[in-house]
Amino acid sequence: MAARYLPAEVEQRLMTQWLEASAFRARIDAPGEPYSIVIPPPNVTGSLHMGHALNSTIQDILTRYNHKLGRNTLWLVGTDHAGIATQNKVEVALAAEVGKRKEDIGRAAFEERVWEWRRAYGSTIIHQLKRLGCSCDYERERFTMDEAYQKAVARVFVDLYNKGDIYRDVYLVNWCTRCGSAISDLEVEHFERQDKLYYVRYPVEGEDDFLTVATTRPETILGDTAVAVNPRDPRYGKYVGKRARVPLTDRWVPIIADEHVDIEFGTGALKITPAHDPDDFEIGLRHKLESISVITPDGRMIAEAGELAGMDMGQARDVSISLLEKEGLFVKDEDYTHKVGHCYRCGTVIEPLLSLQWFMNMERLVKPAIAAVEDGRVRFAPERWGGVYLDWMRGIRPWCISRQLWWGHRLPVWYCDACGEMVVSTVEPQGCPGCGGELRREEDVLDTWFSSALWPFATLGWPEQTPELSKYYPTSVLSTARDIIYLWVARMIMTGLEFPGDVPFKDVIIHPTIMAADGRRMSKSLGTGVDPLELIDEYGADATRFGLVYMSSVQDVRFSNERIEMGRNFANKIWNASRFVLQGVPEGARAAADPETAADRWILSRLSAVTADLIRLYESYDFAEAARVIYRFVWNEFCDWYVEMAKARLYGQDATARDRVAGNLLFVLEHLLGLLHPLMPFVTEEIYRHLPGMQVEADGRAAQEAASPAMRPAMLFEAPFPRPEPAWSDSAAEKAMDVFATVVTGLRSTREELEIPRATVGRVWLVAPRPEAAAAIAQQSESFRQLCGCECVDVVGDEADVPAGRHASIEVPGAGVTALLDLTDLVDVEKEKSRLLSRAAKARQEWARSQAKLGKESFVARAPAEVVEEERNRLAQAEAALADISRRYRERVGEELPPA
RNA sequence: GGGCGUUUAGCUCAGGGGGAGAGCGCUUCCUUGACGCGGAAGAGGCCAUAGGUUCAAAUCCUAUAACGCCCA
Repeated sequence: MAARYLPAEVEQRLMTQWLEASAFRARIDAPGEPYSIVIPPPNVTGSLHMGHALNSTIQDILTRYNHKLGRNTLWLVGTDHAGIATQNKVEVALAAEVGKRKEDIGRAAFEERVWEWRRAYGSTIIHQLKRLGCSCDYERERFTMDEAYQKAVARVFVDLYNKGDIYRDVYLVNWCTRCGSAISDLEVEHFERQDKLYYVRYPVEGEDDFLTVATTRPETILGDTAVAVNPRDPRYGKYVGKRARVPLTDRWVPIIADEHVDIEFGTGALKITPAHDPDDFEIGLRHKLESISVITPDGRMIAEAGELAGMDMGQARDVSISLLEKEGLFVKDEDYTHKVGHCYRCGTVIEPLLSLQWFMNMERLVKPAIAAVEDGRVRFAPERWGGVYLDWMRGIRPWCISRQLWWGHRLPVWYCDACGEMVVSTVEPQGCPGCGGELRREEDVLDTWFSSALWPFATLGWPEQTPELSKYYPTSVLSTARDIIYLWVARMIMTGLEFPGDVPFKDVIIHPTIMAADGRRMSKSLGTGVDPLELIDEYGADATRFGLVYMSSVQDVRFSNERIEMGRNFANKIWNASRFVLQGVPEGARAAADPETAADRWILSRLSAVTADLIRLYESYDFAEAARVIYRFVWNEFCDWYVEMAKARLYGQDATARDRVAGNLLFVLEHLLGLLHPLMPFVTEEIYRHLPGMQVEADGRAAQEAASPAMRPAMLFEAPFPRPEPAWSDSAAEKAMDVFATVVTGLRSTREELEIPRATVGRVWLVAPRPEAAAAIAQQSESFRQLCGCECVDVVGDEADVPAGRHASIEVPGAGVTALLDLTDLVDVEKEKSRLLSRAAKARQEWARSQAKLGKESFVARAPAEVVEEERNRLAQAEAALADISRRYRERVGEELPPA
């Protein structure tokens, strides 16, 4: 074994072996209660980012943990066809390679190119998951454009159409002029923008008066079909019911009253353009206003727009203002900051446009999906996200599901141009059922999220009643990012309940968002992103996983390299502790829990407690705390104390003691490898292969030793998760170790303070009225000597029995043990004087605090008895310590301890 | 505008009614037979502010402020 853990070689080799052994393949007939997770399918064009890395680590922890518990696990992996993103990629490639647009080669040829692209590049992210150590069932990889998946999508569409939930209508939609497609409300991102608010006068009919409105979009004036004021606005009541003239035109439109108008905003009067603004559209519906579209789908003014015809929005705005000025109707503009919608895929400003699209009315489907969360069939972790989900679901709006793209699930809809018939069917109809004429298939495809909504069951074979579906549906857990609760989680719950007829998963884990070091979202353009693959290269996959999980506590966490470094150091620590154990134990030693000393009983007691803690923490999805618990145990208990104490016996003369401690060391090591495996699969699996009883073949493959009594599986991945053992629980041993460690630490500290040379072996007497309190030290005297460089000379019941001389004392509060370090000829008086003074100050401070507390009548009367008792003990200890210190001061310094 | 989260050591963060914790950084020391990606000993904090509840508040409540995220 190398002196350092070297992840690069180990990780690649182990992943290859896991995969060659089909270790991660779900075995449908295997015993064990089913446990299944479907991966949130990453975008097929994507590569692993920090969110994937954390999320995949969480899912891998759960999969490995549950697999080791003996459950029948499936972690289903795959990718999402990502309509717009993939189409964009291929369009760019097409332009670069042959200088053509997709329209030049036609739809069929374009689709074929997308499939080629997918075959060539679509598995990048799946390979990256392997680098991270993910135990997905790669043999069951799914894609949302798989043939079977397409059938499921068509079936859902037709069914919802027949039930009346899906319909076609002209409606105001979010239009991306660059993508040339509608997108849903959830795909619009709002960013703040510095703009102007323009004040424009509208002449009022029959009066020599104007109504001044404020607008950010003067270029849409040509589409105005009303002016609106608030009915409670005293300024404008007199105008309601009259008409106003739309500037730049000779059209007269009604002045209406609508509650929606904000009296405080601008002048309190709004121009209403139903064809180009969502709020105006609603007002238009309420007041049965006409809608006039003045913008084309490519984001220009329509041909009928007079001087503005064909202009883009920026130009049209400037020209409108100058025209208004000419007409004398422009009042002023002022700076205005507001939020503007942008396409989440390409960042183009969204243009609300009237358009004939397919919609899904969510009202019927939403009710059971709300109930499922309300009654706990689906639970969110942390719980508060359930509230976020419910709020959104209760205010849900129709969903625009059609996209004007060439890549995706084409709607199963056919039109007859001859008679106007429309056919919605899962199978391609042969001719128009009405007139027998030729049919034309709908050009549009479905929103990618429409197909993703079916992921938990379509991937398992639905609508066929496959064995996978009946075994693994509903899935156990879904882990994802919070910004996807609406886009995806909510829709999966709705379709799951509607189609397979059950919730798609029982628990939803919403993991934290990993922010950049500046506390904001990682941003490619700002260069604040961090690539997890670079972290894996630099620190190793285990370190990356450990660091990410360790830092993931609240809803936003700042990324910090230090945590990953911590993971690397931890992996190295485990590696080296294992190296020590494996190289240090005698030939033929085997793991065995066979406690001999207090240290043995203590480490087993702690091991059992930590095991119980980890089970609880893994089960409750508190992975950050699990990482902390195992880190502290391995480093601060096992390595710092148990391994150090074991050295005395391991290198000692007593062969029996040596064998016993070796057995215990191996036992604890193997046990903790199992505990840690879900978090750090590579380093633990690699160490496992070096355990005695394992043979590592020339190619690095582990084989079980034929005669191994332990009958271990060949892989740690297959080994059962450790169980707590109540019989090991030993509070006396824990207390004894506490005394041992406190005395050792106290002696080290005192030696440092007094600058006692390292080579000097200190002589220590233990004063313990109850000898068993000091037994652990006396019985492990060799460890004691090695750890603090002091010899335990004697244990006495009374300080009077200690030979007279100069001593430094180390008290263990509450344990009834005082260690006296012989200082004869070792120290100068001045150093000891200042040491005693600082200890006296500390004791006095303690005493004063307790005294103040106990002096309060209300505390003694109202605090719980044990709290008061504890405080009295503290006071007594402080008094005793102070008395002790002043006596020693008198003896050694030859003066009275100065008062405080 | 609404919701959520955060504010604790120089930095990044745990903790969550009864004597402040970690990692990194800092100081001093250590080629002790697993590990310098290590070991030992230290220094370092009015737990954002203001009120309240309580015998007791970093912790619970209410406001305020700053920062961030989400939704409209």
